[in-house]
Amino acid sequence: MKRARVTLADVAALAKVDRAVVSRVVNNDPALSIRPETRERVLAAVAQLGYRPNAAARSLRTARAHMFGLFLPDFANPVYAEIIKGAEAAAAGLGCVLVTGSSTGAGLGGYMDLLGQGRIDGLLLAGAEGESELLAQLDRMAVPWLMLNRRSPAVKRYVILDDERAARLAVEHLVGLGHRRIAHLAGPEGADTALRRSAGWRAAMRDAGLPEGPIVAAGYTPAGGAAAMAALLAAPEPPTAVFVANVASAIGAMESVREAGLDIPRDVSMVAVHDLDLASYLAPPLTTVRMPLAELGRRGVELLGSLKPDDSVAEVLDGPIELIARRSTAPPVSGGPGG
Amino acid sequence: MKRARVTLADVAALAKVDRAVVSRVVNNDPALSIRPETRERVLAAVAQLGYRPNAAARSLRTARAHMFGLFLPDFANPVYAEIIKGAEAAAAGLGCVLVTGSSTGAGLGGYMDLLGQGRIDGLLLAGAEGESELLAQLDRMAVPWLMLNRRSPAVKRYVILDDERAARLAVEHLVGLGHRRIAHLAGPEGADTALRRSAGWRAAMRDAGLPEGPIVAAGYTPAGGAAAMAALLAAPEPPTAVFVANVASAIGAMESVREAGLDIPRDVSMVAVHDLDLASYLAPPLTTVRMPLAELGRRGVELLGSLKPDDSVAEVLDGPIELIARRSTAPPVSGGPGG
DNA sequence: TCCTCATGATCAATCGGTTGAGCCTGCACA
DNA sequence: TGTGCAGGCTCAACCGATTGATCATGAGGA
Repeated sequence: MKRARVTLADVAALAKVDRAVVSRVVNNDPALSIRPETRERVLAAVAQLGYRPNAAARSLRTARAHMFGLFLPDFANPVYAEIIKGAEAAAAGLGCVLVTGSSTGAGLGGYMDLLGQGRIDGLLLAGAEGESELLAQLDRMAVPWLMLNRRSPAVKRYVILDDERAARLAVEHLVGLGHRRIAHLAGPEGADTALRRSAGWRAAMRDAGLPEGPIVAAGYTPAGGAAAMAALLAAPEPPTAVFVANVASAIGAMESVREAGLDIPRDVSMVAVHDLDLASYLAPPLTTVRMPLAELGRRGVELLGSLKPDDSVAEVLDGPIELIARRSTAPPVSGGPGG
Repeated sequence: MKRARVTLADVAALAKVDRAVVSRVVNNDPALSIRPETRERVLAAVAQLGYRPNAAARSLRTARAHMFGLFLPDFANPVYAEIIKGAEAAAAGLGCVLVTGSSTGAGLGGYMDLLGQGRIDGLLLAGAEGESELLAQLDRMAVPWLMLNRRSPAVKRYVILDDERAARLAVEHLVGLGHRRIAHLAGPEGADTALRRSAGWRAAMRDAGLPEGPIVAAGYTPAGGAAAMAALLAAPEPPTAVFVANVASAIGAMESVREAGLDIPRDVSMVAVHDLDLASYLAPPLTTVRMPLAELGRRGVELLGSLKPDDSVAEVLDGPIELIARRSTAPPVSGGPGG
């Protein structure tokens, strides 16, 4: 399928017009009017030759790459898949492509250098870690960027989900079922999302007039969840329900419950944040809080495309957050677990 | 962090040399020698101004984008996360960036058009579906491409994993444990990987002198796996072991086993292809076959970078394939399930 | 008949690097 | 003293599209 490179000049020659005309037709340039029959001739030539503009030349001239980037720490995490979906759709709506890359591994630093100047119109960063090095890199690039679902004193542009509201929803569900001893398996200490979810749990407990139950840092990993849950179950008066900061640690926590010879939800109810497909395949299917992740990606791209160079943004995404009740939550059996 | 655009000319002016010299220093051009002290001066100027070459200009002139693309159908599938990892590393080794995008959704077609000419040096396609439309698009692009782990009559360049060997390994493990009635939950009918895995199962059964057990198409989804497994268990003489084409359908299959009141591995042993993290968190942890997925991504980029325009490639990746034994497989209880 | 003006098309500079060709300079050799 | 040659730089064309400035044409008005 060898196909010679077709340029503007080829199209212009075939249509017997100047290259400028072709360019204006192709871009629907409103500044200059083109006679309809000329336009037809040009479009016919474009179609006949299969002309497609050279992106590099266009970018060079216009200083716009028509490309946004989204960097994330871990492609294996399905949370990001949702975000990517929304961001891609939004980019396509702006006539741009979204490219994703991982912000870890061989070093985001070198990777960003490769991106060079003029290759990307804006960068979305999701769940970034290794902040100082990362931010230094970003400053060296003349590229606008934005953090997704992460605040930080050093960051002036971010969009976050309402993790606090999500946490309240989870806790209110448990309270509604009759639970009073509701523990919390928190995310990594210091992680922004983790802090917000913990704050929501605390607020909801207070609002319900319940004593703040035990809170244990579990990280965002199965191993962390397993250890934290084991610790909770070993306490003299274990909780009848747990609000877990994410699904990964909930998986570990479920394992600990099983290993203790207890049953979910009979002995312990469990809710976690983010309604991943995975949640419905666990045993038992896990009750979760669904967050507007795709919306987060969409909004991120939208902002990147419209912000002025020095604008700052601090937005809490106002999307639907809902509790997806599955079989991991049920009213407490009086007497609690261990009985 | 406003920072004026720095160009070659700025660096040249500061270092008091021609732009050509700067270019040659920056690119380590071997064709022309530069005096060491001149080189020093240039590098100092580059550092002082924070110069970084404009990617668009360079691409325009050299007709190389230093960028490879990897398109995949589903970011939520952890199989691809591994492939991405390998591909990114290989690209970095070639001084290129890897960008990924999804091949489904709003339409790969429009998306590829956006990529335009000259933005990508080569494309890797993983698990592509919607073949005819896709291939038509690709033909319209003057971009070399390669399929990962998928053969097709219409495709002249691909690298595949040795799925057949993986399947044999799985079956041999079950045979080694003493199983004789080994069923197979196959992938989607017509899918290339599914066919190869089924072929491997068949060959291994034959080699072991066993009658070919029942085979049911289960797709690559939990729902498909659940349905297929339920069907198998309803048979008069159910299998004591199942080789499942992938982890997703194994998850569904496990659920069906549970719902039938049976136990894994006591009543049914189960092995699936691809050693995802997830596998070790299932209940019970799932025995899997680990395939060199990162290697596949790595090799794909490597080939893209080195192939001549009309070369074709049909390569079976020769990487390590190993069985990861977990708790979902055990010797059969004599008498089989249902007893 | 001449001038004005809108319309529709062309000209040519420009974006920022890359690279083959050509130009100095000084040294070696006859 | 003249020639040859190589090392080290500079010149300038070029990649392909965009876009402000300019030009040609014909219609409408005085």
